[in-house]
Amino acid sequence: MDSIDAQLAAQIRHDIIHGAYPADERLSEAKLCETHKVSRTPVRLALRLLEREGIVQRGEGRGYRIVSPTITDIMQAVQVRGHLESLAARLMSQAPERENYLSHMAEAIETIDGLINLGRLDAPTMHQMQSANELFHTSILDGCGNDYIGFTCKQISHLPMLAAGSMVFDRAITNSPKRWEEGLFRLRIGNAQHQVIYEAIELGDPVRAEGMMREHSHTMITYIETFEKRDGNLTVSDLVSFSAAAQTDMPKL
Amino acid sequence: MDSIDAQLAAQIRHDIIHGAYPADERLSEAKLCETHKVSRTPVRLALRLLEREGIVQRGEGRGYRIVSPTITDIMQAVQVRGHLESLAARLMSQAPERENYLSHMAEAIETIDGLINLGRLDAPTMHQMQSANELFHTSILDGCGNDYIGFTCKQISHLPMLAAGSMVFDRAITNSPKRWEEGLFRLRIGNAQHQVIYEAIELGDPVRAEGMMREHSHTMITYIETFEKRDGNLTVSDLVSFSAAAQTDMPKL
DNA sequence: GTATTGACTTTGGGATCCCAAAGTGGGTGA
DNA sequence: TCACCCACTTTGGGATCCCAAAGTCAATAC
Repeated sequence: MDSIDAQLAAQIRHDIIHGAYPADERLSEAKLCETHKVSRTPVRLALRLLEREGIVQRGEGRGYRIVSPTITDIMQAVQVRGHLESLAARLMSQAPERENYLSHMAEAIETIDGLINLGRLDAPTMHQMQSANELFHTSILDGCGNDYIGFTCKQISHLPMLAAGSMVFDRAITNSPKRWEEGLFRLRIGNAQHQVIYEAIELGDPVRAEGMMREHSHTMITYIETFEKRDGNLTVSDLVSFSAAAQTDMPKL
Repeated sequence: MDSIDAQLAAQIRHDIIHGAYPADERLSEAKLCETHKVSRTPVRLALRLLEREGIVQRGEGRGYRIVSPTITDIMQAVQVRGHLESLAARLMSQAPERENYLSHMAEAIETIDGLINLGRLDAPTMHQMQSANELFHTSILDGCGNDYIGFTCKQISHLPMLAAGSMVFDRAITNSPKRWEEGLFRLRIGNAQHQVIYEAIELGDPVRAEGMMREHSHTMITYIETFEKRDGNLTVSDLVSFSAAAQTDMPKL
């Protein structure tokens, strides 16, 4: 059970990301105390946390200023995380201790493959797939030998789409058989990339491991751009609903 | 003027990095209140901050546990920052707005070159050099078009050697003319790398920009390894004294 | 009519108080 | 003598209080 301030931070973060506050809203500690029925102490701790996450800004006179993340912010952060993961893949391909993580990666690939072949893309399936994807990606962060990569990724994992192993699902996947096929095809592509990364790491090929991971990360950016083009002005809130990791992002109050 | 909690965090961080606490020391809020003559509120804020920086750990029963960063931690973090900077260099080489930052970079290279040619390597000179180096590196982070790279770098900049534009100087540089020459040569190499990075970015060559920046970052790791081999068991505290950026890390209480 | 100044209000930082949970030690019973 | 249980202490989370600084508004003087 998290303490009140962590829950509060999650709640406020959720509200901000989902656009509950107008742009450039100035929120005060007192207001938050009232609306969330808590004292000022946890509110201050939560605000400090959010300040460090870059979601609110302090200073500039009194009050905290909200800095809602934009789609651009998210894509930039995804690029950063992807680049860090490509470093992890490279390092892991030359790390002796990678043996201990290879089986997890293989298991994750297997699981995802099985789920794709089921042909169902309902919520529980997507959730299982996301779990397997998370296992794959965290295995690389854990097994690369540089603990700081995982640590740094965690530092920016509060944004939507940036939790470990987040996947993008097309919300419009059930609209037509064509979309459905496209969705399945994208998942197959993604898992084929996983397979290549796995092989490169297993065989100790740093160039291939880094390159393929770079491409794999780039794929997510491409998808987001596709959705943005297709759906017009995509909001960050829309993007969250695309991500299977969204559930874990929800504060359970 | 920073608030008390920020000063306090800097002070405690400084103490931890310089080994003022025994390994696995369990520090309590009350003790810190007493030793630093402040109330518990700023202490709690400071500890939360340090917790997020990974320097102390919470939970696991009562009390906070100190996690002193090791030389390995620092080198891993340097690797992460270097990799992020190589992304920045690549992106900047293709960013239209890079024009606005090129002059700063050229100026920094010029300044460093002039300082090297002076042949003096005293504290003020090294400080000037560090400033110019910082200008060079922050220009890339600012001009690459992805604000999140700079943001992420800032998140890990509390460790020694990880502030923007930190340089490694050989403490033993005055021991012999040979060391002196070596030190100057290393600085020349570093600035030559700056020059290549600058050209690659100006000419819009992403591969060369990224590759050279990668090498440039790797150079610092190599130096640290050299010092470690030569001086036996190097402590983090030693490493701090190597860095010209150490001054800015000192809390001014 | 406008600008400046002074009083009042708002707001965040720091200190103190209270409480619940976890750790600790001693006493008692088997 | 050893184990278990209960009381006490320690410690961190949350609430409340106080204060100083900044913002605001109005009144007065030019």
